Amino acid sequence: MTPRTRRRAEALSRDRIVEAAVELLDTSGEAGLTFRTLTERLATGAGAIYWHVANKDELLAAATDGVLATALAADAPGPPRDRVRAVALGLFDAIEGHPWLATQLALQLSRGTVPPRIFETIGRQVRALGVPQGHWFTTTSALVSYLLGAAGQNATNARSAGPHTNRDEFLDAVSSAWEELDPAEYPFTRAVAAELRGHDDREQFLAGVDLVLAGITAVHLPAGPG
Amino acid sequence: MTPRTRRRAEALSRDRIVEAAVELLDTSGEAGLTFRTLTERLATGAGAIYWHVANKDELLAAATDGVLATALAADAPGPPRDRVRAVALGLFDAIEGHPWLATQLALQLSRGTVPPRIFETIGRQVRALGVPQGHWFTTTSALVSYLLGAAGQNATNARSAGPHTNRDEFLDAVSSAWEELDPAEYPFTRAVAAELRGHDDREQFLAGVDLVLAGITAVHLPAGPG
DNA sequence: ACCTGAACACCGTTCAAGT
DNA sequence: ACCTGAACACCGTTCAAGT
Repeated sequence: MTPRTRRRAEALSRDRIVEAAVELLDTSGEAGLTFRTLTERLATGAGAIYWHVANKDELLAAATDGVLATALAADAPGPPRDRVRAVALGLFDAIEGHPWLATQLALQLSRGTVPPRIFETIGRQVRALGVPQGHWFTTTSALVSYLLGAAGQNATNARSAGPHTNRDEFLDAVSSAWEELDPAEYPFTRAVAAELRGHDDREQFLAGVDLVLAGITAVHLPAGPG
Repeated sequence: MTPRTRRRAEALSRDRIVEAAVELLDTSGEAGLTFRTLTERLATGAGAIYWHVANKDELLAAATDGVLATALAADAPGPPRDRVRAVALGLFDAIEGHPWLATQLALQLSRGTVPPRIFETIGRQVRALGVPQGHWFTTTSALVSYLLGAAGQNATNARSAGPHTNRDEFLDAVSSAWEELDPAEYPFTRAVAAELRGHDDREQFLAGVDLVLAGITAVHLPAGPG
């Protein structure tokens, strides 16, 4: 009943810690999340955080999983291919809103850990497509690999983009840089530099999804569309 | 002419710094490379290293590029599909020999930077396959996204594997963990857990490459095999 | 059981000073 | 031009002490 700040009144909990971590990551980037800033934000000591969370890696994993959970929750009905595209776009948008997510997903991938939520969500659609059970694992892995790899590549987007984006300037710069590469070493990259200008990341991302889906159809569904 | 240690006799150079960084990463992992250990190894001060290299990020990028250069150098002749597979295996083996490479590639990806060597090498094969020029960029990006995503996933391998690997134990453990997941939340992952036991990462990696190649063929080469 | 906050053992990076 | 190495401003994590 004594007047206090609202912040101090809420009890410390794992959820509240993860929530605060996500806010800090969103607001000030990966460098903005330290035990110092988190401690300050939650008005506690470092030890209090370590009581609820093993270490920073676990905290980052929890933050990633939390954001992913809400991003993948919108599981619209429809044919499997459309649902795969929906997951892909969910991922794309989540990274746009939380640029640090790309790095985190990449780091988890490079440790051999695919976020289970993504694997499960995609896997169900692979099954629904009619891929034979013996190829479920391989097929799902391939699709997830593409999704996470491509999602990572689109992270720059999210970082360089303000509300209405100066994305075009960025693409111009990359394009120009590519055009100045050594013709002897990078002929292909130079040839493709012009294509880069004004392309739509979202479209390209989906085009890649469709490419992998077409491959799955060709290799595992010879009878026709599932 | 005065007797000295061999190490001290060589002049410090960017190349020698990068070489030492790669050695440290190989020997003691990502945590093993610090400016302290590097300084000790090269018998200099920190400032000397900063004279040749802007910062740690640049050093890691240079180490990545160096290892990649030798890994992609074995550019065997043959039909484009085989050469794509060769690049894929080159990447796979490089990560096996340098586990830190997976993390580094993933980090670069999540910053929107595809290592130019990989993009160029794959792009040439995409062109050779007969993909129409308007789709070169998108197609190459998709293939590279898969390669780097999947390569990342296979990093655990390299880390947990001794000379003859206790890989099977590791797969057993993951498989068992998956089988204990909540059936309501992870039915697919549970169903696929058994498939995991005893599977071959290398084979799976290549199967994914073939999946994407099949997709490229289906979408962009309707006339037949390039 | 949960929280405090000072202390510890590190980091990457800088910079005045040397040669 | 290149190198030295102490100093700076940070980290993540621990832990004795409190409630």
